[in-house]
Amino acid sequence: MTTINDIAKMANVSRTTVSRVLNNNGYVSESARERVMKVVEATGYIPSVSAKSLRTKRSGVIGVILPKISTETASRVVGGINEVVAKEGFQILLTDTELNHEKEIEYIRLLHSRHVDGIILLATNVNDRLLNTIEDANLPFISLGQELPGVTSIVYDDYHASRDMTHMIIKKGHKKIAYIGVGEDDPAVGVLRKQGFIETIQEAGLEVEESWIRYGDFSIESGYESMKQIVEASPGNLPTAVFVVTDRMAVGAMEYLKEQGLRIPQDIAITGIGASVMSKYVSPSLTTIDYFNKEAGTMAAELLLEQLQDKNTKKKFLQNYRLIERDSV
Amino acid sequence: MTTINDIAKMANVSRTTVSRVLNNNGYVSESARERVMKVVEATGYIPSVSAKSLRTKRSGVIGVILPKISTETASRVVGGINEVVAKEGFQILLTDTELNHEKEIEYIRLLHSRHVDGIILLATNVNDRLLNTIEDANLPFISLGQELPGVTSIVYDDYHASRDMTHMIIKKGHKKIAYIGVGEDDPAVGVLRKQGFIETIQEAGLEVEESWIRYGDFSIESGYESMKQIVEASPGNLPTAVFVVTDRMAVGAMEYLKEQGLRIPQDIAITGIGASVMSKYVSPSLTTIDYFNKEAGTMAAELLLEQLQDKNTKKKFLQNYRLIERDSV
DNA sequence: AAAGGATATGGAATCGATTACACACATCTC
DNA sequence: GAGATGTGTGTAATCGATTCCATATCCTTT
Repeated sequence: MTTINDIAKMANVSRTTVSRVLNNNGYVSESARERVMKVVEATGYIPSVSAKSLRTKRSGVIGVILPKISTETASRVVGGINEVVAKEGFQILLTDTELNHEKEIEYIRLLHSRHVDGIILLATNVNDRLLNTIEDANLPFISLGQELPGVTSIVYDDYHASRDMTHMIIKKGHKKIAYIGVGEDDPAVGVLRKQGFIETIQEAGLEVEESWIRYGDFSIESGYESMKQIVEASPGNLPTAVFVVTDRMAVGAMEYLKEQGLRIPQDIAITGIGASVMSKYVSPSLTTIDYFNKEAGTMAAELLLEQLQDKNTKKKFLQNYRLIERDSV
Repeated sequence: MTTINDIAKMANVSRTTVSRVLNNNGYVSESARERVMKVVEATGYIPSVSAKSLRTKRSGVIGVILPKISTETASRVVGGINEVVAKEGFQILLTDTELNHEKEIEYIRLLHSRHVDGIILLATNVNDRLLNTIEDANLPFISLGQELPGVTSIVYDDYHASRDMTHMIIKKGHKKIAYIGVGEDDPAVGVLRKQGFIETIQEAGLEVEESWIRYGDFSIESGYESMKQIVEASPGNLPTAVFVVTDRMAVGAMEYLKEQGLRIPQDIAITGIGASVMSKYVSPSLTTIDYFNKEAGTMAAELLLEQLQDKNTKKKFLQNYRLIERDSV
């Protein structure tokens, strides 16, 4: 490995001067600058980031904590983040909690010790230890997808999105509407989406049948299972529409209905949330809500970069959404 | 930030001893160990990775270079990699070349300067400067998806997969088969898959109509466009099957056919490659080839970890595949 | 012509860890 | 009981950069 000392010797200057040239910083004569640059190019020298970061406390790395790495949402968000930060010369250090809440905390501390310049967390829950850890890290920090008090948060408008969707279903004349959701330890997907659904239903004077409320785990299979349970629980009295909180589970539910020879949407209508690529190409195409994940990612990155300059933009941002009406309702 | 010196003072030992305790290395008395651990836990101290990595030349980070971050293939592979390396306490530093060949080289050097312990490259092309850069970096290195001479490579068996698929199409009685591919600067997807297709066709004594060979850019839309061009080029004499080199483009092609009222597979059969989630849920479900991307990722990670210990496993590994026959043929 | 500022350069401290080496003491071996 | 060996601890060098401070020219300005 060639170091700054090698470069200095070869260019016949002190390493101070080399550093000045490379960082464009302080007075350097034109001749010295040229000599240094020539040597740098000839050797392909790149400064050691560890040394630099040890000295400056900045690393040019943004930590990103994901609940699950290989999902469409995650990859869109990361794509958006990367687009912004790469332009500024930052890299992304990825960590995956595998939906383990404890690991969110662990990774924040780990990323901190790695001197990352900032952290973007795709949170799935909120608790005091998490908040304390964030506080301790004292780093530019963005939460995406959940609102964390005292932390700049970008949240999807789950409540209103759910309301709009439910409203649309009701307007189409449906009165018997089932629900497939996820566990309520997820404040956004589990609680807010359900709340939007339930409240809209009740405001319309409709009942929510207990056996028509099921919970999955985000997987396609769990959507299939939940749908099966709903159908089997009510022979002769099926719902005419199903509100599903994610596209994947909705696709699973559709599979089951198709297998049973039930027509979508004539016999049972179905809706998802998330605007997965797939939603457009299943048949019938799935009515869903686009949360603009990639844009949320770019926004998170931009806010983080802002915080890197002055640390005073603690706010909550509501990401907007779009109801995509297709053929499944 | 608390440092090793703070811990040393608080535990009433030298920082050497603290280091020994933390790295489990050298002689330390039980009483000293306990005192140090108590202070470490109380303060939540984590050693500075920059300092450590400056000294040891290892960072606990694996660099991953992707052609495009937000694709299903990429996210599966990264998921597989992460699963393996996370267990060993490594993190992933992600970079995205946006299909820019020059950036592959740039990022290898950048990752090197960051003292990553190894690199996994999802290469899209092969050239001498790339090989030289890899040589210079002198790091544990895995190429995934393309064979790089002198570098441990995991490659999908594109040639035989294509042959199998083409064979299957022919066996179903098709004689007029169109092809939708990608540019030939991609040795794997562009060249090998095409070669497998063409050679199998010719061995079967069939002709390959010039106007039935089209190229897209991996996007769904380009599949749609290519299909459109093929259909419009041959009014009254359509192919009866289309071999498409990726699922996404195949889905685009299907969209066009469906729009035109052409039935799949009765009027025109269609195949993809990649086993995207979507392929299973479009209608008709798409016949495709599963390359086990996630497993390729875990394998890449395992080979990298092996190389981290002894650097002598330069080999080529052929990832196996599985033809999934569904309803589109 | 002296003072002050701008330009150019280098010496040396510093960041926070690891580790070679030295030293002290206890125990064991012949 | 002398030397070898094992255990425990600390001092100081080191990794490769940045940056404060000192020093030396060279120009202006009054």
